[in-house]
Amino acid sequence: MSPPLQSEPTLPDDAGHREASVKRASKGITVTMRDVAKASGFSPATVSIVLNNAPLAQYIAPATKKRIEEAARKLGYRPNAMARFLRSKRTHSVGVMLIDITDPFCTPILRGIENSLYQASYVPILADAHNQKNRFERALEMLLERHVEALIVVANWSFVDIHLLADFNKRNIPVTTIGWDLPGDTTSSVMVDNEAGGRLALEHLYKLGHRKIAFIRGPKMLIDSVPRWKGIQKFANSVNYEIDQNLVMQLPESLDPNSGFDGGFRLTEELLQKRKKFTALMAFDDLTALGAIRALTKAGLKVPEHCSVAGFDDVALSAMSAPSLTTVRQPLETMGNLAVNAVLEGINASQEKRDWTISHQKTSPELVIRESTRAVSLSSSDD
Amino acid sequence: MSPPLQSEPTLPDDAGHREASVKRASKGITVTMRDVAKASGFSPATVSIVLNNAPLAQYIAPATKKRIEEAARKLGYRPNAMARFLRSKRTHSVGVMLIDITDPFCTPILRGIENSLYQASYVPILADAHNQKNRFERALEMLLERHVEALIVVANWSFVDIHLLADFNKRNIPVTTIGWDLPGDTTSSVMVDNEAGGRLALEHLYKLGHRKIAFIRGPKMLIDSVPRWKGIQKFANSVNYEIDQNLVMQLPESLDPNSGFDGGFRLTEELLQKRKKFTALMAFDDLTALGAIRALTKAGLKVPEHCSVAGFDDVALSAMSAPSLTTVRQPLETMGNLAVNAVLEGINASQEKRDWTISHQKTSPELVIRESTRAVSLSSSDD
DNA sequence: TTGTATGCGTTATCAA
DNA sequence: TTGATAACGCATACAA
Repeated sequence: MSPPLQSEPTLPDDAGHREASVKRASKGITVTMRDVAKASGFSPATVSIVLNNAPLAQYIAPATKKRIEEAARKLGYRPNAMARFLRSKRTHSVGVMLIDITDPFCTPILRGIENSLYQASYVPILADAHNQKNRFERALEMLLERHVEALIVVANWSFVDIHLLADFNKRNIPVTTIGWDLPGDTTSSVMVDNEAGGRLALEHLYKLGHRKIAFIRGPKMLIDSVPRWKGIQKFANSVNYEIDQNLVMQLPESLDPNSGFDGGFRLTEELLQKRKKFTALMAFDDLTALGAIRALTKAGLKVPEHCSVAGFDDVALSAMSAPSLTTVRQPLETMGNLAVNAVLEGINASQEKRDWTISHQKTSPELVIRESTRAVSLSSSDD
Repeated sequence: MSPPLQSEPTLPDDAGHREASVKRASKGITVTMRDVAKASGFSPATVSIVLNNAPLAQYIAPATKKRIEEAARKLGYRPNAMARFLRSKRTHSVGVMLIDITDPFCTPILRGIENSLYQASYVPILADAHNQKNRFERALEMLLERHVEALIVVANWSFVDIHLLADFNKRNIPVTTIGWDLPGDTTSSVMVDNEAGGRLALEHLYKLGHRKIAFIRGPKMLIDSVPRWKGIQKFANSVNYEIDQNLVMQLPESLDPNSGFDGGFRLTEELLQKRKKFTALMAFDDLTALGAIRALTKAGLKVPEHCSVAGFDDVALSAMSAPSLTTVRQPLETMGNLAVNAVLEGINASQEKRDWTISHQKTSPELVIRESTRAVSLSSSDD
């Protein structure tokens, strides 16, 4: 361990770039099973049985076990996952493909995935498709070469067609999608119940007394858009509320997961210019809502005093924006967990040469009421 | 934390949980190099040489190459990364350890890492330590078993002592840290120049004419806190500005990366209660700034009209909050790239049995001026 | 210019 | 209760 060398000749203290040469250690000593065998005086086979606690281990004399385990510990033996794979065909790894890691929606999902995987002693191999099909394909290729035991694909739009995943199906590698799904019953999926979410949001505004509600729908491309809108319509019908089509806008198609902010801003500005009256605005998602709030504020309207705004997703910033955002929460971390469960079930089944069932799960969204919405009676509604 | 998946029995149509049985495909046909050899009529050795474009490939007849490549393509041959490792000792994988993936600061870094790794045909194996030492250790263990060729550790505080990384050093596995560094010159690191950043922020406020500036310092635990403050002090000295100690606060220690928001909120409220006068507030980071803005707004003070607020980091939400936040940007994605470069250099050196140099790089922060700051002349400064 | 043989570290099947 | 031995898929030294 070299002492903290401050070898900075003439640079103004800790600015810039420091370097130091490193002498290579005396060749990484990889201790193998054979070493343990030799050290303990038993054969590699026995060592393997003991260290893996294989079925046959019950027949091994306790004293033997102890000696082997001790030798392993003392030598710092660590099994070699690759060699192990070559025999067992198990890599204990799962491919996690993010269509765009930039989407704030990914992070909590990723935590959920990593966590469940970790519990099961699996390791996630990460890939980010950057919204590009060719990157997606090449990344799939890499995952296949590494023999991941399963694949989880996180996206909120589907640019992927089934036959890209054909290799996985052919090899019996379970695939689960989060946030979207594939037509047909070839892969499992986990999604929020968007319809219920849309309903929840509108119901909230409606119960607050709002009757002039503007809507910013999601781009058609996004798989969430349609069911959310359907939920809205269904609720509207159920209470005989007529949606004013003049107050309905739609975000443009875009691949940038953060473009909702700009979109919400622009559409809201346009709406304001048309001098339409509305006391509430329901945005496709949180970023859109934030953009809308921005436009409202810029126009001198206060949220929620002059206009209530509701979002969807409950991304991290929603709680921290001013005003904090009323929104519909997707249980993202849980969705990550569920996807891992699905995939693990597939792995186990495949292992035991059973058929398994693919599932399409919908998680329940949850209304989170914060500052950006309030009852219409307090609003300067009908001006 | 994996809730049992309840298969809601009698739910109307596409609500809940759909299932379908999957018949296992006819055993995943793994096509190996031998298959290609047989199909092409050459030996496995020749196939290996051709497909890897090994040095000896220059002596292989073009016709042979063509036949082999064609056979490989036709059979859909895909090299087996594990088997390959066993010979070559190269896994083409890098461990990426996040101390807490929940920190918004991680995501752009992760993108940078993934991207650079992808370019180099490496694959990231992800681990999230959840701020827990034991998880960190076990995750390291898993990475070691998988023989990652390098390790990148992302954190903004150092709970890790060197000897945890001893195994990596012993084995000549290069390690690079992002956002923190280890004492001694055993591992490379990439960090923003926090001192320059602190200076940048204060300089901005000072040039806007602010002379009563409140500060929220970071918790001592966070490695960024000290140099940022040092930068502030240095600039203050350089212009003979005296920092009013009554306006200096400090965030409490906390492991939650999102606790800055609450901390900023509370500290600002306390400050306001003391009825201290200040025209600007410089927060430790963006979340803290957002919390401060929240407190200010709640007290009826407008930002930036009554008080300018500056943050640090430029996390995604800074551009979207209202008002948008003036802040000091860390080039996070670039930092991810740099870390990969550092680590790749180490790998190559190690491969060629050379010594290599470890480096401590500092990236330049950048002032991003948005809405939350303005010249003091416009503020209701000296009331 | 191409083929043969060997071994990487494990595990599984047999035999002892 | 334990030990030989073979094989997983690939890459290389050496032979041809």
